[in-house]
Amino acid sequence: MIQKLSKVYNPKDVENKWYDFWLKKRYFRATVDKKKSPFAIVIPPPNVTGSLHIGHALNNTLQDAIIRKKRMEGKSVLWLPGTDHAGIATQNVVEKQLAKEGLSREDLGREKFIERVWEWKEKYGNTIIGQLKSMGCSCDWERERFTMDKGYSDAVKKVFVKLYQDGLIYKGYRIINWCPRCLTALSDIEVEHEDLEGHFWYIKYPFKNLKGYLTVATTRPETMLGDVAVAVNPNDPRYKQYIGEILILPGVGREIPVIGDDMVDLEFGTGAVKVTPAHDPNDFEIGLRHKLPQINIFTPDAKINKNGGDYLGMDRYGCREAIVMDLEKAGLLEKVESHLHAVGHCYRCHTIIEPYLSEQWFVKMKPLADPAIKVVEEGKINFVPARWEKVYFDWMHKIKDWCISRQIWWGHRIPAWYCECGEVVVAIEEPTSCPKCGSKKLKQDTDVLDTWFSSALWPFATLGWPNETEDLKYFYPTSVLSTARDIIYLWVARMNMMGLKFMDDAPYHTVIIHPTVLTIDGKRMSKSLGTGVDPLELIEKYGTDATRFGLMFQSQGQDMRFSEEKIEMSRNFINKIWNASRFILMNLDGYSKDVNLQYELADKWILSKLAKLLKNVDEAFDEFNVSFACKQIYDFFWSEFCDWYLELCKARLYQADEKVDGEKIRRRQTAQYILCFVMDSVLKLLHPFMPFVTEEIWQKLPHDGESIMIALWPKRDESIIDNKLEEKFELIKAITVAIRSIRSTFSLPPSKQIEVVLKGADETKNSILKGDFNYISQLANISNFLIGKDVIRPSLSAVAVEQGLEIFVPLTGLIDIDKEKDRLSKKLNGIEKDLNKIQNKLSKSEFLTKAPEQVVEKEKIKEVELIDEKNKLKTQLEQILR
RNA sequence: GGGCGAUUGGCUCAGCGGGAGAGCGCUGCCCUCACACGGCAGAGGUCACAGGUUCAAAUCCUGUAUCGCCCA
Repeated sequence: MIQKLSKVYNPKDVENKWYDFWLKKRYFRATVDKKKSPFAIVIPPPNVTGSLHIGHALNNTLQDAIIRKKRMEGKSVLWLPGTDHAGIATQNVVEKQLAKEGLSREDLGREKFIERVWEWKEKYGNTIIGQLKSMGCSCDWERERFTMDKGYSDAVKKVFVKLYQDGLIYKGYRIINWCPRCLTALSDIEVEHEDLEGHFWYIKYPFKNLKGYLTVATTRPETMLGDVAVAVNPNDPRYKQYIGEILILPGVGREIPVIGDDMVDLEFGTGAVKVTPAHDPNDFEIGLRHKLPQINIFTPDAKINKNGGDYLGMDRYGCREAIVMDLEKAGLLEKVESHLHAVGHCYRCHTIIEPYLSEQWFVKMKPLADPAIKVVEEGKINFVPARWEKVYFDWMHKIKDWCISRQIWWGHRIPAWYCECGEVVVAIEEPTSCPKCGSKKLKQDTDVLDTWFSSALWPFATLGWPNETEDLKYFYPTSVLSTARDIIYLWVARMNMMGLKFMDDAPYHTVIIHPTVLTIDGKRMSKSLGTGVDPLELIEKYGTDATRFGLMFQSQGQDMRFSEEKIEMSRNFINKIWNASRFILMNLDGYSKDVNLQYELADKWILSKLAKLLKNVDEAFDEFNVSFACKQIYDFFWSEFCDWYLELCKARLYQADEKVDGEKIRRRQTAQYILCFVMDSVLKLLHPFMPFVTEEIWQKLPHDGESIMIALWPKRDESIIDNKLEEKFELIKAITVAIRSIRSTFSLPPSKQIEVVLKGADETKNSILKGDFNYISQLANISNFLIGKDVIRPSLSAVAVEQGLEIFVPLTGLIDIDKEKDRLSKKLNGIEKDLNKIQNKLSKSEFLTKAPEQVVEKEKIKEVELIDEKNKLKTQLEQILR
């Protein structure tokens, strides 16, 4: 039975061993089992280009904890993993690789390039999956999916065609967000706004037929090359008489009209705005209303095109400088002001976005958004924390159509074919001939779909949709989704819409928004700034379990400032668990689970505490408050189980070695049993957080079953909770601490045995203490004690007052009057402060009449106790001073 | 400009209507036969500020300040 454990837990010795064991046993594999209720999570698919960062680590250990707990509760659990093809990001990575060989994707051509991306994916695309495994994630790897899988691609096509047929996808000529570096359109939410210090240039536009000029203010003077009008508010007394006049566009010479439009803000700038329909979304709208031409002045990479006259070929910022200089020379620059404004950047490469006029595919959002709003309103989908609902609603209520076409090669190619006759065919299968003219000359759209279009289908496409698979029928809707707040719009909202549209049901009932991990000084973690923390380094340094537990322990609020100290704390905690187990294993001689148990106070106390813990941990999990679950297990294990119960067991475990004695053996065996029982329970509670060390220890301790991973979650039984009994034990603890405090004050070495005299008027307390004084003796190393109502204070003794009892420790020759005076005065001060507060309360008649009876009663009892303690302390102090 | 969140001991954070808590750090003692990644005993806070509600406010409401995030 005795197994030797090393003095310090070494994670490296065990982690791989158990992960391989679990894989071999196929414990992670989900099964469709109609007798059980399903519980499913689809992993937020990380980019194939990605490597594990601390946000992934937190999110995935969180999911693993939930999944492992549900699995132990006997649910049929599926955690479905996979990766996202991440169109732009992946294409960027492979293009960079090609650039090193001096090649561009155009050099290779579309087909060859895509082959290269697949090669890259096969070679490097599994990095993050491997890292998830090393985090201990219990995903069903046999069901791993990729958004470019054959089956998944079919689902994407099917969705596109269906939405097109339903009139929810259309092609339109619009201003979109264009990344001049990625050379593709982006959706509105893929643009990140950043406040930048810019300028307001006030430019004079001379009238053609009148004297003078109109001054317009702009932040982007270079776009004036595309100006086709100047707009003023028709209600603006300053300008309304100019409506219909013609201006000469400086530098270009084009004649442009002054128009009146309600959209113009009188307060903003000069109240007259230049209108550039091809380069500003508002101007585009104005242009449509007034039937103005659209003059595009940029090439796709944001250089001036032939419409820019003399400025041809300049890049947009070079052109800005040149134009400003020219205006100044011409005396047409009135003034320049500095101006802070939000500038859109590409979320993939951080290049400044260009509003660009082009033909793109769009999804009509309102009809899809409405039902997705409703399910959250009705509580069919709940956000945790709930306030994220509001963020969701805000966006959903003012939703705009979604630009889904991307001018890149890596992704799901849009299933639309164009015939030479002008016919557009949208179909799942490539058409062989044009249904209208019969021509065989059909060309497929060259664009691919936004990656988020395909990931919106993740909860059902991964389960086999459009086929009615067993998985789909059993596991959809899934249960929980856990993700970061910055993809509520990008992903969560769209999954809700697509789930409702194609499955007629919300994809999950709970959306957990985990905190964003920040640096210790509250900054965003960023690879480029070097402020990131690499979870793999943490694992290397502290072990996987400590990293997981530390992350989850501190995962509270909407931001969490990551501190390595918490990981260190977790490692220490794990070491504590390890050593407590080691202690138990060293003392299991004669262990039997069929022992005739005889519980004593400490046993009942720890079982009551454990029962409370089980209840609290279950409740914390129900609210997905894993941090609170961690905290409670930590406190129970360290401050109650180890500090008190385990210490008290020592005497019971050691004494039976002395001689054979039935009573003693029974006490020892009961202790062994409870130690193992509590340890077993705690290991199970901890397993979702720290899977490896719990498995390692559990396998060594007496146990039922082949793995803790599939062991049954401890059943909670609140009938075991006994508050009265806990109070008794608290009395023992309080007296113990008071005696230890005296020991500490007078520097009595732990090895020195002392005598204690207890004087208490309460016979109930006295008898509790008499009954279990051996506990106190053990913990405070006491040789003799005397207890009673009328005992006499030994001369030259230190004193403490606790719970109405006077504690005397004889200290012949050792007593230091000053120290003793200080200690007692301090205690007396505290008591007097508390007493004042309470008496203040009790003196108010409103309190006595309006506060609940129990509250008043409690205060009254407390008052009596405090007065008693105060008097005793006072008397003792006077005696010392005498 | 609109919205959300944070503000509690030196640091990081719990607590969210009835006696201010944890981890780390700090002080003193202890290598006591599970653990120094440890044990025991301590020090340390007018819970950002100003009003209000309440018998009672760190906790609820209003406002202010500072910091952070999101949307326009």
